[in-house]
Amino acid sequence: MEYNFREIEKRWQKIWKKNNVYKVNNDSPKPKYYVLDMFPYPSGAGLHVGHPLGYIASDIYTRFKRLKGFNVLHPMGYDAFGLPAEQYAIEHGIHPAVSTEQNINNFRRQLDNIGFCFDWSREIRTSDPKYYKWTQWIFLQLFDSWYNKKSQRAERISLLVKLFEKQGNLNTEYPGMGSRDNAVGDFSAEDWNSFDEPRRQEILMDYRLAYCGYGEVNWCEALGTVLANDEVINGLSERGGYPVIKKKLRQWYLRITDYADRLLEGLKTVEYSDAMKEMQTNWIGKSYGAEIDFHMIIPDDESDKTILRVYTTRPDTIFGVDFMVIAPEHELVEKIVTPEQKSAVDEYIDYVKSRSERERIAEKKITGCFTGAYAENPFNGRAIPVWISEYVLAGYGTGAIMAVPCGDERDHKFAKHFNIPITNIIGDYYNGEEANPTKDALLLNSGFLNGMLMRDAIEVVIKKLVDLGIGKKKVNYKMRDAAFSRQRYWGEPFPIVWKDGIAFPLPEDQLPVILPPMEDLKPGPDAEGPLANLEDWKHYEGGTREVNTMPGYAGSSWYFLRYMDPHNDKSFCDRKASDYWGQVDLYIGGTEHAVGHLLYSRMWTKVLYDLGYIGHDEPYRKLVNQGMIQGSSRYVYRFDFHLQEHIPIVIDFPILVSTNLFEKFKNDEDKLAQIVVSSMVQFEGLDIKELFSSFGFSRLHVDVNIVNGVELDLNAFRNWRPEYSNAYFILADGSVSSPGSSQPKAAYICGVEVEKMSKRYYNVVNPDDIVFKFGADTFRMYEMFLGPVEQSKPWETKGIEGVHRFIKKLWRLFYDEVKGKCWNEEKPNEQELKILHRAIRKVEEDTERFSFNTGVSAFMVCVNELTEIKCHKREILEALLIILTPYAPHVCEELWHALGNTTTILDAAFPKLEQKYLQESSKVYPVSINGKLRTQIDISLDATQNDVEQIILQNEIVQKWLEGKSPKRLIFVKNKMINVVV
RNA sequence: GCCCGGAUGGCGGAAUUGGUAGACGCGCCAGACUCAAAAUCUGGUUCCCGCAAGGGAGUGCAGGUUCGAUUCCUGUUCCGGGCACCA
Repeated sequence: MEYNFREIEKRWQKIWKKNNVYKVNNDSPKPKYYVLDMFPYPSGAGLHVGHPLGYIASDIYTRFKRLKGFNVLHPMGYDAFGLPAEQYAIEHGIHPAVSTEQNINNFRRQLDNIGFCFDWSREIRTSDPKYYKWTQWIFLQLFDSWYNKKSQRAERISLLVKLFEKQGNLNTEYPGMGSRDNAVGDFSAEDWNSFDEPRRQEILMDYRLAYCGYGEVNWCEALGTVLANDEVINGLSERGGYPVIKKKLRQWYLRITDYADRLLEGLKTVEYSDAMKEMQTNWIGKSYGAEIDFHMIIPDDESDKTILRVYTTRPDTIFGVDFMVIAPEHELVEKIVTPEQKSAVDEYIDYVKSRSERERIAEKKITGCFTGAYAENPFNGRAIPVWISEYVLAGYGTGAIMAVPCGDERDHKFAKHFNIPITNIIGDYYNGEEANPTKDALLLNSGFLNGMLMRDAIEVVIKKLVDLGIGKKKVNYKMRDAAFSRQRYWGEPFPIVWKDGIAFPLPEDQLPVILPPMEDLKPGPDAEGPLANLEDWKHYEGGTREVNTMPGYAGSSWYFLRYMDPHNDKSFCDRKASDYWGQVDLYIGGTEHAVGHLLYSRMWTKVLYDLGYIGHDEPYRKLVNQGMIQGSSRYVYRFDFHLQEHIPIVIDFPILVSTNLFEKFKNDEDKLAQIVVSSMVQFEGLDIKELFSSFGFSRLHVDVNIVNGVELDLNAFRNWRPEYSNAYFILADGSVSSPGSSQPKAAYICGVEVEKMSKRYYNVVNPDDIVFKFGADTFRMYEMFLGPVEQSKPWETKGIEGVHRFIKKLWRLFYDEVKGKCWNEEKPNEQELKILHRAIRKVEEDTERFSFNTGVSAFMVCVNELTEIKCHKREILEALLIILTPYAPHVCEELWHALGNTTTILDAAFPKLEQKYLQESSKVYPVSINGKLRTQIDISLDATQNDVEQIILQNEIVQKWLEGKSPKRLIFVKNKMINVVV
């Protein structure tokens, strides 16, 4: 009987579906385990072989955990709102709802092909009103909350109002109530009670975790919307690569900055990779320093108390301050600039305004302008010139710095460029050429700090500043509040109605605010979204609805909770359900969400925890980042001649050079129009790229699907590119394949390059094709076999044969080609058990530690060995199937039932298997001599600890030891002694 | 520029706490079956010398620690990723 994977896989997929084999319940005596994949955005391109990598890993782990007796939640859904669908709609006239539905269906079909064990009864789509009702609801909770810095958690706005009524915002008991940096001032209870409603609402808005405010936003003209910081890369939009400019707009924000500390603290409690933790840490960008007030020296007016406040992480260098720099946008500029410098400063500000974000980042020029003003160093009275420069950012710290050229590279370059004298406060640590940011120097020229170690001086200076009332400790963050509104259609509408400039939340019973149907998605007036065009919808109960929509990350910030209780229409997730499932135990996805989705969802989780809706404040206990599968592109190389007749010619490159065919063809003007060459082989040490540029070759992507390994299918190529149908191909051996000729003897070797897998490189491999050709089990195992899950690697279809052969080999342990069934009921012998035990133990370890590639190898070894000794014993084979089933579920299920089992293999008693086999297989005794030796020796199954000791004692070296030449340590590997330490 | 991570055969990659480097697969070579091919199976395959037995070298490069280093330390080169005027 042959291994008919197509029939087997389809059949079992159907049975699993029919019997709800993968449905998961919220109550079970088993321990719970939650495995989650980052749900996909259903793009129109469908899945390529790279996408399922993480899903396969999580699927294997899910099945493995289930075998081990866990109740495992493993759901899937779609991140269905977002920009691309809307862009697509504008370009092709297909409504986002329609294209999204189509794309989802296609995704689902592709996913089903691979045999995943998702519990589809829990599927969610963020664009489903039943789902986004709760996204809107959570938004309202954020809107109705503020961050209490005293209790370090979110509290209700109603509590804040009570506090304001009683004590205003000045109460030191509640430091978090103090005035916000950029808006409301301080007020007393009396003040508060005298404020009118709009004023009160304005103040409250400044405390809400989801708030509306004016701010500089990343505006992308081409996309017609605002983008969050993590959606902008080098001044260009992440999606589409369009220019992004800063623009002041009224926007919704999430006050994620208030959670900065807890987001940092939380990282200590979770298992993310170091790289991931670092990315988040850097993004949050916490720095410890001090704010220092410098008095401005205004020559004409001795009484002037104008203060320049700077932020620095190095207050210890205060005697090394040679100039001040403030941001060109800084409000003080106008006030302090001297009449003589006024025109120069204005000119400079105009120049800065003319520069786009992108230009500024691309070319870091040293620019700046002296304001004519001076500030006074509080410790030695020195007059310090105040400059403006674009290298100081208005949005960070106080928008002003004290520049210490000997200790900061940027300040140093600035000082050199503008010939500002440099004070050296670190002696030999400063060489006059380069700044030295050390903290280990002893301070010089530093007044009362002289002789002090810099790192110690920091605290001393701060204390002095506090005593003098001109400075204090200050912590700063790079992270900004997250822009939360988009001027777009295809997203969640805000449950907000504006009346007289006040935002009113809609009551819960009016949720969801359904996204109204719309045909023409053109932007509304005044940079508002398409919804602004819907007059009827917009006007609502005497006010106007918020017409922006929420960003793509809104729905994905809490979806892991909805899976726990997906059909609940009373609550976003019943507390019982979230208490049962708790944290996601294992979250798998790419690194691209490091500072977007992952941070936002962590924040939302913390808020929901603070408000008492869930019982944990970190969503993901462990995070694994799967690598990207890149495409392996194939090229042919082409050379163009300008001749009368245009007959393309394709040449194998090394032959071209080595036989001077090039010269020959070049002069053969009757025949040639184009030459296309191939191969990446080096010639005479010259890199192929140099050769090409010197000859004027160009290269052309070839569809990887018409290339076998690196050999081009010439006829397929001619069909694929009709303009080459008349091409002459010059092959690896120098022979020419002309248009009519049928069977070329030599191959045409393509060039190879690893690139992103993408349609435009013709290197996309569709999992459907692979599954059709080799089956889902082979596909799954091969993806794992490619290498560590975390690692990026190019896809090579070639190697899949090996894995396919393995499964066929496994099949032959059960079925003989001629005789059919060939398993028997004989008792396994020691050798057979040993082979099995090794495999079980290895695979178990490997699966547990996510090393699926070595796990697959262990199966291969096991099957090879069983084949070699012709072991067809049922007891062995059955055990093997159980541990293999997470990797290759279809074929295992088939064979499992063939052996006469009636339950599905996932419900088979793995713990029993464990008991029966693993304990025996763990008879590998650690050997310890003088308590030092850690190596293990692998002795036969029946051996006891005593036997092991006997073996050691019989060893010649040990004999010598007993004779008195006592070695310190004996080193064994397997049964062989390999080293003696005397 | 700063911060992480990596470098092992022709290729993808093994080697779990320092202990026989190269598991497993691809590719390649040889053989079996076949009129032949494909498929399948068997054997070989780090490099160098040697018919062989055998010998020598070997985990980017240069050192160090150790009885012993792919693994630990120092320096260095290259590659990948992240951040990028954050004071």
